[in-house]
Amino acid sequence: MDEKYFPEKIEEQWQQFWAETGAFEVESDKTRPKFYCLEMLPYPSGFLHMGHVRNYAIGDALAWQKRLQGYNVLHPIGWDSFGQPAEQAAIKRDIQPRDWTEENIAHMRGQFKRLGISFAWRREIAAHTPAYYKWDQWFFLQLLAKGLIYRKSAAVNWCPQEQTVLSNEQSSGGVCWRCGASVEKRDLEQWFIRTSDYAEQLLADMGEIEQGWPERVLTMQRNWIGKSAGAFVDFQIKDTDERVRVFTTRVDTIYGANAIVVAPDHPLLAKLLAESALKDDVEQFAARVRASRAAAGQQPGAEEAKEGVNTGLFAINPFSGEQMPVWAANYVLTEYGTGAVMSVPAHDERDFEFAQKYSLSIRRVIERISHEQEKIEHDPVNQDQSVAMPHAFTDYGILVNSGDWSGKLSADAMREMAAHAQAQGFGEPAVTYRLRDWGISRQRFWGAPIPIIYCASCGAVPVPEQDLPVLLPARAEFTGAGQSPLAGVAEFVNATCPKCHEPARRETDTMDTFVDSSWYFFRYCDPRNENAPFDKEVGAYWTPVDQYIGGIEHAVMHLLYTRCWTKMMRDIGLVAFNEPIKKLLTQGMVTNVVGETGEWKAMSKSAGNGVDPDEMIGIYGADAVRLFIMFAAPPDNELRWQETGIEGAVRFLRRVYNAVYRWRERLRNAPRAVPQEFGDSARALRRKTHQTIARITADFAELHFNTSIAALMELLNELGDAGIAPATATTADVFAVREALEALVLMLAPFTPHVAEEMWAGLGHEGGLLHSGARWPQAEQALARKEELEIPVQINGKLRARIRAVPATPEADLRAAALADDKVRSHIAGREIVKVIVVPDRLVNIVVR
RNA sequence: GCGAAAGUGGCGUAAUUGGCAGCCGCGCCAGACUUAGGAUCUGGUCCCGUAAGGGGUGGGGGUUCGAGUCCCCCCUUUCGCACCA
Repeated sequence: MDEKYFPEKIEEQWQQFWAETGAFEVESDKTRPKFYCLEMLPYPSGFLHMGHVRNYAIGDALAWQKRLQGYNVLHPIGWDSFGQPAEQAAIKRDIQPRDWTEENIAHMRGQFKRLGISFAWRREIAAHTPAYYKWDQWFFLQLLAKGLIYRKSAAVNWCPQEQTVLSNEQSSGGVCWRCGASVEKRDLEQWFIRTSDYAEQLLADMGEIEQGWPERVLTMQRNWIGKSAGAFVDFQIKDTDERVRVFTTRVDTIYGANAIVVAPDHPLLAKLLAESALKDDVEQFAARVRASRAAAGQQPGAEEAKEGVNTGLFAINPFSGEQMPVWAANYVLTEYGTGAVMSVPAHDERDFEFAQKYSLSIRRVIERISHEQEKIEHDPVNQDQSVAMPHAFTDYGILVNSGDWSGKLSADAMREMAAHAQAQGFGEPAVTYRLRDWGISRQRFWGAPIPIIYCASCGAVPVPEQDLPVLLPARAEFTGAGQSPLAGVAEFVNATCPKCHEPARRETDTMDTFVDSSWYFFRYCDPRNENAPFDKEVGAYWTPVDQYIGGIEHAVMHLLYTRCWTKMMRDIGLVAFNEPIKKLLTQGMVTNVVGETGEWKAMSKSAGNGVDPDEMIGIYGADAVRLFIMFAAPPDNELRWQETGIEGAVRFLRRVYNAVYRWRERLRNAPRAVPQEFGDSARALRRKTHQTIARITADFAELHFNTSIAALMELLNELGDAGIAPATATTADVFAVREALEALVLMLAPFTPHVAEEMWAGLGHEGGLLHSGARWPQAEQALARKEELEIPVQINGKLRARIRAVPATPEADLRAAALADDKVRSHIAGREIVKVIVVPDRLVNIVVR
């Protein structure tokens, strides 16, 4: 330990020590309790920005604390699994995959090292992307055999910029999740995973994780899954054998239906209008709607005016036998429900708007009733049936004008009418979801190739397991022609059918990289396994993940996929639980002002408001940067980057370091036995020490790192205020000081591991924090307890005095002491005491009149 | 429009969950040591007031002995969803 604090020197020295001693390698001892901590992969584009630093600093703090608490900690890094190998980067075109050049990877390794993040380095994962692809492909085959993967032709989301298909989740809001381009629809034959089969479980199992996940994320997932209960009803098309199926949540309003409205591209139209004079009208309308959607660029908030066209067809209401026109309209969505609705203008705002525009009839079929009195309320305003009644009284209506169903309560009618439809064979009760199957085919030149061979006579044949992995070719040209770049590589495409051994074509699409990320952290438990994605027992020890940390941006992509994937792994017998992640922390963005605009935006290369962590580390040291980033705000808050604050972190570290340096000679030979007697200031210091330990231990469990650091600062201030000096300290004083300093250093280690190691050595310990028997300090309640309390005394709720009392003073004594206080007496003189409230150890409130 | 969360000093934040509002830090002010200070140390710093005292957690009402915290109405901000039938 030097007289002065030199961060660069200290940090370099301990980083080397950790590397040499393998300090963070994962132990094989499976009898110890485990802690699996993981950060979401950083999407590196060759450099880490402050958002990443925050992400990893949080994870490292937890990992350090758990190590000191005796846990077997897995805190891996293996980012290479997410991207494509470096040589692929060399052929990149205007569309950038991750910048996986050797140079960038080396740079990132350097950044992690300079930050001193305590990963278990999983080089074997990093180096073997092909091995990882093998297991992606293995999963593909397993799920295919289970019927959980299938191929179909469908209108899929297409990013014109990146020339690839995207899943619904990746094109949320109509824009590509990576490049922000507006997506288009294309009809393509693609591979899908049956995520919608798991919709109900994905909802139900939220109960298992709601304690550990932010409510916000669960809400977003719930909305995305979009469960909605109601009924299907089939309407016969007049003079044909065709039926059109609608979905409704309000089957009780069916007698109010005045039309069937279908999406402009509803398949029924093409089928039934072939001969019709109106065919062209409808087709033109459909084309216009498509064009206006594309032009609008899916701008959020841009709700189009309702527009439709009469198809000339008629549908028959299976309940009433009534005929009604069939319209095509732009407000009915192909992708939700059945793409067709029954229009009930009296009880639905959208249908009302539409009916008004095209002068369709409006009929009320629900009367408002008073919920309490259960009787019909005649509301004169709404007697006029041409006035729309918004469908606001979901359960509290009573049916009118509804044939035999009139007089029933809505809630009963909904249930009974759906059952009736089912019994009569023209419908059924139904639950629909917005969540749809996950399309995983991508036309990219990275990601695991889909292990399928197309044979003219045998069809789509899975690649036999022993032939895995199917590897990407070394080079592929990005053609921009809307095909996978792999399609142009003859030696890749040309294959032999595994069944009939005739020449065949290989599938040229690759899997969405979200497939990798759905299970990568399972592989980290057992990265060298050559017989399975991971060993079941090893997986059972390490997973589920105890703490996952990352940004909110994956709330409905990665985090939904990985939950679903885990359920599929359960169903093929790999894991025995439902949920892969026990606790999730969505850390806030690190923002910075963009140029002159005064706008706070996430730091990024493109916005030009990034702060280079390397530069900060160069000026202040990694410890100070990490300490500041953890101290400045709670982890889930947005963190507005203001550099001035770092100085405070440096000052604090210097003060701790100086304190250890000042005391280190005196501590060297001092006895470790607990002295019999302590002076006042030593007792006060010990009290603060143990209070601090208790507080920080609790804060860590809640991830309140900012308050933990504030508490450490308080403890250091207390040490300064205690008035104990090395030259004059008694043996007992020295004991108390050592206790305080050791606690301080140990609890600082999760935030500032380098200087903590240095100070731990300065306190006379050899071998580093993890190998010198260091343990997270234990709070002793008896020592933390105050000897004397200051009890506030209020009069009519206003603070008037304070009295001193020992803890656990009986109520009567507190009351007497309060009433005897001079200040209190002068305030209550001549007034009547109505009541005295005494909260033991807390407060006295005297109510006077 | 619908849904969720949040509004506390000049700033980032804290408050044992209904009990002394503002911990800790930044910034600022004053002082000490200095040839010097963008170093360090000490003290101060919610507002009004010389003081006694009074006011104060977006605004208004309520419950309570007591409200930043609970309830109702409004305002603002952020986030999510957005014709979901």
